[in-house]
Parts: sequence; structure tokens; C-alpha cells
Amino acid sequence: MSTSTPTPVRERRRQQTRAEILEAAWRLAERDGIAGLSLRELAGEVGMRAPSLYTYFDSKAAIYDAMFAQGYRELDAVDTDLELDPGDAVGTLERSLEAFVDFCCASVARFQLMFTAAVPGWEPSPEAYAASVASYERSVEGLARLGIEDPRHFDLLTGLYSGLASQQLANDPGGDRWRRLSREAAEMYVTHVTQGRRGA
Amino acid sequence: MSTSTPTPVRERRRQQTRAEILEAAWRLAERDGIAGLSLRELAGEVGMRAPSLYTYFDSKAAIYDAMFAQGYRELDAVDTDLELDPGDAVGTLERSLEAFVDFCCASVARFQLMFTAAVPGWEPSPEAYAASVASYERSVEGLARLGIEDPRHFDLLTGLYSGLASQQLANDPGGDRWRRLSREAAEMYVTHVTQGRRGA
DNA sequence: GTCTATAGGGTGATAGAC
DNA sequence: GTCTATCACCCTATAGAC
Repeated sequence: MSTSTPTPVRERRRQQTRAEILEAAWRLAERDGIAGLSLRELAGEVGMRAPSLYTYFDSKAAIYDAMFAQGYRELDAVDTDLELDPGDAVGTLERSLEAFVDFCCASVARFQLMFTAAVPGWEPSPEAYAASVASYERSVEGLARLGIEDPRHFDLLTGLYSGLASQQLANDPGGDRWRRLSREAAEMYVTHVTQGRRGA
Repeated sequence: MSTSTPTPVRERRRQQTRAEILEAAWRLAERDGIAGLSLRELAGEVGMRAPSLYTYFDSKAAIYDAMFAQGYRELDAVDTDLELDPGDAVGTLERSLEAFVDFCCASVARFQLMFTAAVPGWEPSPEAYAASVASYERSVEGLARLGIEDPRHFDLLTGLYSGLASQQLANDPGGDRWRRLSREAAEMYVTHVTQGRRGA
């Protein structure tokens, strides 16, 4: 009886410990770079020895996977908080760009894990990857409600998001040199996509 | 006499060996990620044992430094090859954007080393960093000749460069999904900066 | 569930023989 | 200049005692 399904309370404690481990993992990854995460030190941060981590995660890759999935849940939360006003595409995009730059700058390690191949030999599991695709598709829907449907226009916009964020992170961490261009970028972009003219 | 200044021929052989080592380093960094470079394996690639590398470079950081400087020399070569036509800002920017995306995609390792903090614990030496700043300033001059002088406009443009390149690398490596937006991005940008209107 | 001990690798760097 | 040998670490992961 006691060895079959775990009691809810036991399972909840387990999930809480997992959450503590992930929290410590983010802290260390922020300090040492996402690729510099060490299981020994991670264990130490939560008052364990390294082998005990394997009670909570199957491998280091599984920890990265959980962090990756968590990152996309957090990004979804940002997107959800954003009020989408179809009558004000520029303002909506401006706030969205700012929010994305803020999201990226809030955690370099998270940015590295989610958007760059910074961990040699690791890539997200199919499930984790599926979560990221689903997140991307929700963004597509949101932009469609702003009237942005041309795939080329959509890719151009993701370039702007990515460009402002990566420049901000790489060349003015802690500042707002590129973040403050969000309004101007949104105006430039919306003017472009609402002009009927076609590119060559 | 023989222990004072090295003869030119000796020095030339030494520089050639250094170049061979760097060439092998790029090959391995491409395969394993820039952060995954190992001195033992690097030595093996050029027919040495690891300690012999220290005859040519003071440390692993010095190797990264040399690679970093080499990357900026190569980027300068790309910029120099680009014919700058002040009468055709759109066309010039289009070719420049394509060239930059090509440059980044030609070597992921080089991109990681030059533009991201992908090597935990390493940052360029003051000299190497100065070379990168000089390269950046030559770009500023080039754009000034196209009539782009407003610092905000310049930053917006570096965001476009960075955005197209990073999206191309991260989400369509080997393809041209973002590279082919260079023309459209250049048109959008030039239209924006040549309109007299000010951003809010 | 957590521990110690350890397997079985890896790393950058240095000393000193040749 | 190159080597062998080695220092002094690092790592992920597993076995098995408690």
C-alpha cells in the first residue's frame, strides 16, 4: 500500500525540492554562465551532495530541460500580461518590444539557454522543444490580431525583437540604449508593413 | 649573438606555426562550440602534445584573444570589400546586411566568440578589445558617408544587423530565411531615417 | 532519500629531461 | 622546442551502505 502511488503530500514536497534546485541552478548559471553550471556546486546550494540530485532529476540534461521549459512559461506569462490593442499596433508593439528586452536582460543565463546554443552537447528534449514551438505559435496568433500575417513581415519583426535584445545584452547590459528604441522601431515597422508597396 | 634578436626566418616559422594552431582551433571550435575547445585535442590536431602549445601561446586565454582579433580583421576585410555607394543607400545597406549575415553564418564559433559571452570566464584583453572598438568605429564612418549620423539611428541599424544574423543562425542555420529580408529591411530602415519626422 | 566512495573520464598548466 | 610525467583540480554518474 505505502509503496504504490505516492501520497499527495509526499509528491508536493518533492516538487518543492525540485523548485528549490531549479532556483539555485538559475542563481549559479547567472554567475558562471549557463554552460558553467556544476552539479556539485548546485547540490551544495541546496544543502545536498551531488548524487542526491539524481533523486530529483535523471541527469544534468534533465535539469537544463526543466529550466528551458520554465523559461518559456515565464515568457508566456509576459505575453499574457501584455494588453493587445488592435487599434494601436505601434503602441502594442512598443510595449511588447520593451517587455521582450526586459525579459532577456532580466536573466542572461535564461537568454543563453532559450535562444542560443550556449550549452555544448545539449539540446532541448522533444517535449521541451514542443513547448517552445507552442509559445512561438501563440505569438504568431497575437500578431495576427494586430493585422500582421505576412510570414516575411513576421520574420522581419522577430529580427527586430532579437536585434534589440541581443544588442542591449551584449553592448549595454544594465542600460537601456537599445530598449529605448522600442517606440521608434515599432513606428518604423508599422509604417513599413501598412504601406501597400511591395519589396523588390 | 645567437640568443639576442631571433632571425627573421626563425620568427617567420614561428608565426606560421601559430597560424596553423589557430586554424586548427577554429576547426575544433566549430565542431564543439567555442567554449568546448580543449588544448590537448588542439595540440593533437597540429601534431604536438599540449605543453608544446605554450611555446606559441602563453595560455588558453591568449589563444582566444588571437582568435578574437583575427575575427575582427576578417570582419574588416568584409567591410573593405563592400563598395559604398552614397547615391544608393538602400542597395549599399542591403549588400552590407547580407554580407554581415553571411559573415556570421560562415562560422558559428566566430560569432559566439566575437558577439556573445559564450566562453565562461574569458573576456578579450584590452588590446583585443581595442581592435574591436576600432572596427566598430570604421563602421560608424562608413555609415556617416551614407548620411546616417544620428546615434539613435545608428543603434537601430546595429539592431537590424544583429537581429537578422542571430535569427538566421538560431532558427534557420544553413538557410536564408532572414538573410533574404535584407533588401526589405534596408528599404524599411532608409525610408524611416530619411523621413524628417521625429520619434516621440 | 541521502550519504560516502569511486569509477572513469576530463581540464589547464608546469617542471625538468633531452 | 618538444617531450614525458605530473600537479591539482574539475566533471557527471553510479554502487551500495545506512
